[in-house]
Amino acid sequence: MLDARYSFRSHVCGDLRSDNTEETVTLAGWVAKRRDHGGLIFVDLRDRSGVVQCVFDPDTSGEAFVTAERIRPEWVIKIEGTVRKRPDGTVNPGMATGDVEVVVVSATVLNMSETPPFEVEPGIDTDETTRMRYRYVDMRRPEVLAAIQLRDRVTQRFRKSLEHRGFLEVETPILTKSTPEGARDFIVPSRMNPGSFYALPQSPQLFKQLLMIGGFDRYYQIARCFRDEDLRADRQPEFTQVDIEMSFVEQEDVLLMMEDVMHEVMKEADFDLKVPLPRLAYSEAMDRFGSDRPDLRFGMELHSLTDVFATSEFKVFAGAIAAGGRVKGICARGAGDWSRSRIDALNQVALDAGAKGLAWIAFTGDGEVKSPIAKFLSEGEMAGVRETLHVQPGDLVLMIADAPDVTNEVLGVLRLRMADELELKREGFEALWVVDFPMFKWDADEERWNANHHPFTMPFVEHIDSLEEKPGDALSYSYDLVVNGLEIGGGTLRIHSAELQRRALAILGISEEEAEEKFGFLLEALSLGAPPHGGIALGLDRLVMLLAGASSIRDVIAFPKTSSGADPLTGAPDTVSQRQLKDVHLKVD
RNA sequence: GGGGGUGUAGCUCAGCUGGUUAGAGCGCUGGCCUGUCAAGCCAGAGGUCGCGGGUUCGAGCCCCGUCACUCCCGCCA
Repeated sequence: MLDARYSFRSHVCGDLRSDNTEETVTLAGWVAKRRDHGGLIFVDLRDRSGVVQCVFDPDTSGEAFVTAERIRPEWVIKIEGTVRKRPDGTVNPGMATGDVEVVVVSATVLNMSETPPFEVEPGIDTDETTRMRYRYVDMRRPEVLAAIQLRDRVTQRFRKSLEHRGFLEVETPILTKSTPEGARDFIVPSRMNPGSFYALPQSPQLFKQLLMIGGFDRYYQIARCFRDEDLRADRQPEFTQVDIEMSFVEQEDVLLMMEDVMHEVMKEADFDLKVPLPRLAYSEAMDRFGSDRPDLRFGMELHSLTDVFATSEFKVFAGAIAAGGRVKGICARGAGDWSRSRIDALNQVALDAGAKGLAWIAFTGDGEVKSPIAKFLSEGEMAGVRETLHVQPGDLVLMIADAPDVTNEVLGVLRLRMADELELKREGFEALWVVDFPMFKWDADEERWNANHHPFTMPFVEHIDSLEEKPGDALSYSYDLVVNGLEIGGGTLRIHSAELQRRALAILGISEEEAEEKFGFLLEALSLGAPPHGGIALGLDRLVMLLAGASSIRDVIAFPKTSSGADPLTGAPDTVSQRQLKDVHLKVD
């Protein structure tokens, strides 16, 4: 809480209540509003704590009144006056300080202000670029202040919760080494080492392993991370992770610790997170929800219809099944009477998501069945669909027949789309763990295996022997924390054996030389007494965005960047002088 | 890299089928006003219609290009 200590104020604006009646106060802040009645002037004075009405009456102080006639919105002023209860009939119940007002005895202009580029008040709809360019004005508005304050509370709660559990906060380097794979690095030229570059960390990844090897046992950091990739509503080139790592743990230890901490953190948003959270294997998440970050605020799960259509005469389904594919469907309750054009729009969604087409059956509220494919389906098949998907009149069945992963992913997209259209998402937060991710995934374009989480993930013990033989079958100790369909965090148990780490890198197609060059320091460290360890990293911006109900992480970052990575306030990025380039041995076209 | 949307006064927007001097609300400036809190009333100022080119007798509106913002796909181990 803001208070008046260590300042020339006696109180802060938002704290004044009827208890303060008769007190002489000194306040300072910004002029939020000025209502000039000619012979009486009201000024709403604002600081971080809130707003209080100040009354300038020439009968009290002619000098102050003259000052009040000059002042304008966003001027910075100091006032001295007396708190009094507002006269009968003038109380403002919409204001925290609405029972009282300050009768001003003297007023000082601390600084004038140009007319602000937009009005400083709640609910404005000003273009974001303008708000960013004048972010220091924008942040005087209550929504921005509230978001940043929530972020502060969440951050502090993480610190407290983790400190109470024995975690040490340790800072890791910002100027570090580029590593292959992952996102594009931001790079920084080295003046003292011509032609060499630092990279900004994509996450503290390797350092947290080194801290475990160093015996710190439990580490955390509110860590800034940098990734030079295209932006999104939930992605900025620099963002913040709550990075956590623990020694001598199994996966379950990390999950339980995180659940306890998250329970405490979510309280800052007045939410009682029920723990333990549900756990869903990656394969089950894909099978039931068509997503590795399922939104559990609504049902509409995917169901297999492969058995129903196993002997179908309908060539599209039969062909897909014969080719090793699956037929699956979802049942959208209450969309059975949708217009043809509205359903056709869904077909386009399916095509965009990678399907060859969308099969649908509309069961109207009147008991009719409408479907372009009905004539190809037997009575038994139709009955199978009704039974499997628990169809009722008024439902719309959407079906996809394709390779198993395509079928799941497309239906996953349709499921989300229908939930939005039908407004099915429940209020509140629905969190879960998605666990047991495959160790590797096949990159068809580059014809090689990629790490699913990262190259340091520990495979299941029972899959270690067959790692090279069947990389695609190996599962790993990895887990994502998913809230409302957003990936809030993810982590893994780490490989702590140099030998196993070499094998994992080899499967990823990283040569021994490259492994030595890029990760030699890690391999060396792993050979010098590395304890079993694992951890997790949470996306702080995304979490706060979620808790704040914001639609972009820009809303919870004090000075965000535009979608081209620019900062309209400072003008970054910008050119530098020839001298600066020369110093770092760079030439620019 | 690709697709969609937006760009007109300080802010938010309207501007019809291409037609005379581009409008509104808020804000701003000045005046009046002693109980307002979205104060009220009166008057006023304020425009490179993102930018460049083209079509046309005539372009805010049509065409081409370009820039910025924004959403999505790719990308983000």
